[in-house]
Amino acid sequence: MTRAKSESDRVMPGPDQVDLASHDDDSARESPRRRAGPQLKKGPWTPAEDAILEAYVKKHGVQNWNVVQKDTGLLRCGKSCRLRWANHLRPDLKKGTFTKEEENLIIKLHSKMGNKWARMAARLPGRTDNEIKNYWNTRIKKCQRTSTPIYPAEICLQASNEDQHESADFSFSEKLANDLLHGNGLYDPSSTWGDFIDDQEALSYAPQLPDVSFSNLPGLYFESTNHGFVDQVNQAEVLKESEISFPWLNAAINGTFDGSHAFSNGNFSTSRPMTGPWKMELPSFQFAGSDPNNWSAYSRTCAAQGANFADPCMRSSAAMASAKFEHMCMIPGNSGQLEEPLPEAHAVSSAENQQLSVGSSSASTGSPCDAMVETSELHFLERDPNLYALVNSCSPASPLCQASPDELPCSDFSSAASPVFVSDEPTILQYEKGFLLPHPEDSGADAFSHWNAMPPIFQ
DNA sequence: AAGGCTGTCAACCGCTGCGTT
DNA sequence: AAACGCAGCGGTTGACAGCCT
Repeated sequence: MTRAKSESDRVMPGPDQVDLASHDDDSARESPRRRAGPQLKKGPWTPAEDAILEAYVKKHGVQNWNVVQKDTGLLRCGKSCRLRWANHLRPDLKKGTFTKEEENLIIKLHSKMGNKWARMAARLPGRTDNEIKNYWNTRIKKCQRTSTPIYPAEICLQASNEDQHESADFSFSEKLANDLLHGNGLYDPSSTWGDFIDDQEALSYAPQLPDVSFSNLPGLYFESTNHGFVDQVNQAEVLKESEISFPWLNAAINGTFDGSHAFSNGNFSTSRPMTGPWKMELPSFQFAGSDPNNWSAYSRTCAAQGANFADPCMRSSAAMASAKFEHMCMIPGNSGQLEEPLPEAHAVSSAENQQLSVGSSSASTGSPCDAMVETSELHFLERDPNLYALVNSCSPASPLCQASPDELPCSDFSSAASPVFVSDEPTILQYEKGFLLPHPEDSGADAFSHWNAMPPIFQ
């Protein structure tokens, strides 16, 4: 899209829009002397400002951006100057829309790196992290709306294959690990789990997880993924799949890992450092925006069919299970960003909670998930309001919750196909209990003992 | 024509890491 | 060791243009 009006033509902020620099976090740390300096301008840059900055940088180079601001008299903080230069005035910038090759590269890089825009930009000469970020966010929205895969199969496969040969410090397999933690469902449908297992690097992350509290790990994964297995498919088959795909998972359930990577006290203990950046980001709702039409093919019994917001956990797992891992890449909505879907999920959750007089004993909040959280050992949820909101936002249709299937907004829901939905079953409690992982502080000998209460599928 | 929606872009904000003092 | 200053990163927001109803 061409913009008829260039940025420099935009109306500059009026005097009332000129903000004090003290609002800036950098400025807030500045010395009192500098804080007393001139008011700094915000908003779009004018051509005159651009010219001043450009001339200065060409003459002096890029050194201290705060000095630039001082020396040129620009009413812009150094941070703003740096951004303007890096994103607009740099001579090596490539303008215009991304080429198809660049788009493919971005997709591939994102499959490997996640939201590492700066690193991706380093692989795209003339492109800025901001451009790539904007492109990706737009793509996310588009894919969500059109129910198209964020990661086209061939690109995923390509990335996966290249991963064996590259020395990228944040490989596709690591991204995969990351996304497992996030509950993402973005994996290559053509490259099945078998492919990943065949890949010497694929899934190698499993025992190589950093010393992140293990209590955070499978919980997130199970929450987002494994619930629906029980609902949708032959459990033995699923178990078989999970054994194949997640040797570490089974080892975890058994309390041991093969090789030198034992876990104890609720933590993975790694024998070699995690390569590349690893951040325990919040899990994403990967499926919130997906098209029900896509899922209906796989999950006729999905309790969430017909709901505006279907439990992403359930939908993801249902599809994964039903498609037998053959469709794990085709998940629109994988933005790696929690923020976008979360409010929606939360809002819908609230709305549905009001609709449902679930047989939950959650007297305080009415949310079945609340009861779970309140009575759980899931301390990390309590500590993390976002994660709490995430779990709490689970639709009552989620097996996480204790809603009766009869009360679910699904006409063709089959309770028989989903034993965990039987709210009165003691197994629900066990399920939750087994589901909830011990807090690191509860890392006694029996810290994982209630894993034995896992559903049969995990035993 | 008007209003809503979506896409695009630029800029800001908050935070982190690292080097220096 | 702690405080400080800076660069950089990723997330978010707001403005604007174009399209659609």
